[in-house]
Amino acid sequence: MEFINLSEKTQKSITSLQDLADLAGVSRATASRALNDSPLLNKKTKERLRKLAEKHNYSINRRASDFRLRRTRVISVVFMLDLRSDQHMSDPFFLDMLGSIADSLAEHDYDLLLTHAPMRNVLDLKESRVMRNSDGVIFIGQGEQHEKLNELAKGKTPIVVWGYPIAGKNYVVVGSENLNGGYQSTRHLLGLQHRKIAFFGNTGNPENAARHEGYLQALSQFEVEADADLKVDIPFEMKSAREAIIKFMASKKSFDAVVCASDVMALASISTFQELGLRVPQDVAVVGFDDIRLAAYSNPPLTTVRQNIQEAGRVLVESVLAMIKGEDVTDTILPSELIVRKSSGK
Amino acid sequence: MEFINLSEKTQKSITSLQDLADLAGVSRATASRALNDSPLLNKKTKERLRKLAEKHNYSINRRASDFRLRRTRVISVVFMLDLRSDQHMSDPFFLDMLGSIADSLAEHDYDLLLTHAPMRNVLDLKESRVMRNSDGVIFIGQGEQHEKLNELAKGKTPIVVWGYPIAGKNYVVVGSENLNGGYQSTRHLLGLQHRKIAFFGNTGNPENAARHEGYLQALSQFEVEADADLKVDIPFEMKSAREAIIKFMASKKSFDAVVCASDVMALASISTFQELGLRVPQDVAVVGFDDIRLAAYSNPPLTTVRQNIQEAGRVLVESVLAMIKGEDVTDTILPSELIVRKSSGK
DNA sequence: GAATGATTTGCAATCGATTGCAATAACTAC
DNA sequence: GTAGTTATTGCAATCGATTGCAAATCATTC
Repeated sequence: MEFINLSEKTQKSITSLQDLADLAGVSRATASRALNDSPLLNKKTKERLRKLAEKHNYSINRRASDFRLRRTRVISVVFMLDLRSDQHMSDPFFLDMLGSIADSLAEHDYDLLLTHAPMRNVLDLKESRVMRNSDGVIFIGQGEQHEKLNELAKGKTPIVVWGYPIAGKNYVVVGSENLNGGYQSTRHLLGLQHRKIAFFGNTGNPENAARHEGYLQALSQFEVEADADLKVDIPFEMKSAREAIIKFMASKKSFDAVVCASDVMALASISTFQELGLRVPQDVAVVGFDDIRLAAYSNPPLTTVRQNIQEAGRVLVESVLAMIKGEDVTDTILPSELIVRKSSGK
Repeated sequence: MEFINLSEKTQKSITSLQDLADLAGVSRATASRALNDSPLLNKKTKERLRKLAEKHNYSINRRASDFRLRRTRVISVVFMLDLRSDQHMSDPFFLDMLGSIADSLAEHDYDLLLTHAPMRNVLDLKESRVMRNSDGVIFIGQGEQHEKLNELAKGKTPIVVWGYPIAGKNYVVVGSENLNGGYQSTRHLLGLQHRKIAFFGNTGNPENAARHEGYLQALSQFEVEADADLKVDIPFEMKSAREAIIKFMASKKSFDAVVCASDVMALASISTFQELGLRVPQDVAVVGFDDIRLAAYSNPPLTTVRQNIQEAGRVLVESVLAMIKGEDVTDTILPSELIVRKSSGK
């Protein structure tokens, strides 16, 4: 009989706390406390159970535990895409951001639930999986839905938004120095003696609006009057962007430089300018925003404003997690930095 | 007393099946069957309970249900990044792929767990969250870890890989016509009278090896002898790619065209060539692979091989889900298409 | 009206953990 | 040795669903 018991023991794999407890001759409760490092438990017992668990390659079933504790250890990430222009998630900036968030979440042993369907109304999320099956939500961008985000943030699920801190908001914001970024890039162009500087971007979006504000401040500092015709609403999606740029060019409005709201937009602009026979930077200088990896390898290499994406992801994650713990969390504004390359230089 | 009951009724929100059952005056079991459309149940009862649930905005707690049924309704997506070259997930191709997979999974009501830490050894995943807490895994790329993937695929968790079907594999593969893609692009260059065509890419990776094979077939068809010196191992990451290209150029090996294993690599090549004073396509024609969105907007616009990413995501997802259901799943090879643009033309 | 069979519904165990409270064991001091 | 503490451990309820089996209801037929 003995050998049968033995073989059974070695064969049966440890799949639950009960198995482990049986094997160790203790109760399930004790096993649970051991693996959770409860201070109630005797150190020796703890150690013994831990070793046993390790030996049998057992670890607590995360889902059962989460279920019991009524938490999910999941954070949803929602990309707020621009609807009008059918903006696609393929903007490399988004992927870098996502990667950075994924890294930080993994460090904290949280899972990431990805949602990227463009939404006409974020309030539709209210009773959705996104809100119900995650402990917190990170929105990438505010789009033009600030009010609705504000409403959504009234719920119990913590919400952190990558974007611009609008007065009166009741969600937590993490963002770059958008205003300063717009200011720096414009100032840089002004320093190069450009005076007819256009702004490409949709200012319905608070981040872009701030960048535009920085652009205006720089102009005013150099006593250049802002020309409303040089503020052009360019969609995010490249094909539509190209069309919008061609339309703008058809207006024959004269300009010698462009501040773009994103690198992808800047690259689309450069490509379109070149197609139309303009040289960059000789005829038009261009600066972007984001410093996506490709920016350094475009032709010409793109002058742009670098956002600290690694840090952004870290702070976004730490902010939601802190909110989940019930802590008070304040907004964070990360520094942005002008990276000068050839697209704006000599 | 009555009004108290009433107010309690309206106040208490329905959060579990028990609540709903109590409210309807049936058992929890009946409520469960109603919402799961069990054929056992009377239609009227079903309808009544469904309406009640809807009215109170209640739906079954997914996590409790999954827990009971011992499933996760989560699919892990693992990006197999090239380690040597520190390839970064920011390749837009990956993001498009991820978006497409996310869409398909959402349609099937599955969650997506993202993992993108570069792994020296995928076998490390064996006992990890990735395998334990998901019903199936999608790998993007095989890297150079075919053997290990094969080993991993012996486990119970279904695995589908985006890549190239290697003989003797025991995982399911979904991929593009890599060989044909390499063939088409090389043939195109040959048709333009190029004869000294280089191949940029790391052929340790099966997909790239297939693209290279297509390149060789085209050369041989045109009776051009393949020159081993023109097969250059370029890393994925742009900065290292640039260095490798500069090193190759320093060898003074003469060439008039390049077939690249990816668009990002092609863009880095073009940028480096231009930096070194070569004109594209006049001095060197370049073709890429993937047709990322930016390819059409580079300078010059990039000739490339388009992969059907939407379809790829759909098939990857449907393949894992079918495997989870226990069905027999075969490999899928999706068509790829040469897109001719200026970087290879006149 | 009773017997038979077909429909519906309910009981209660179960998935794998956590934890308040009670019970026991181990010390301490007198 | 006993009473009073304190340190450990176990009991059993619980989280929110699902489902095999038994019980109850209904319809049908003689």
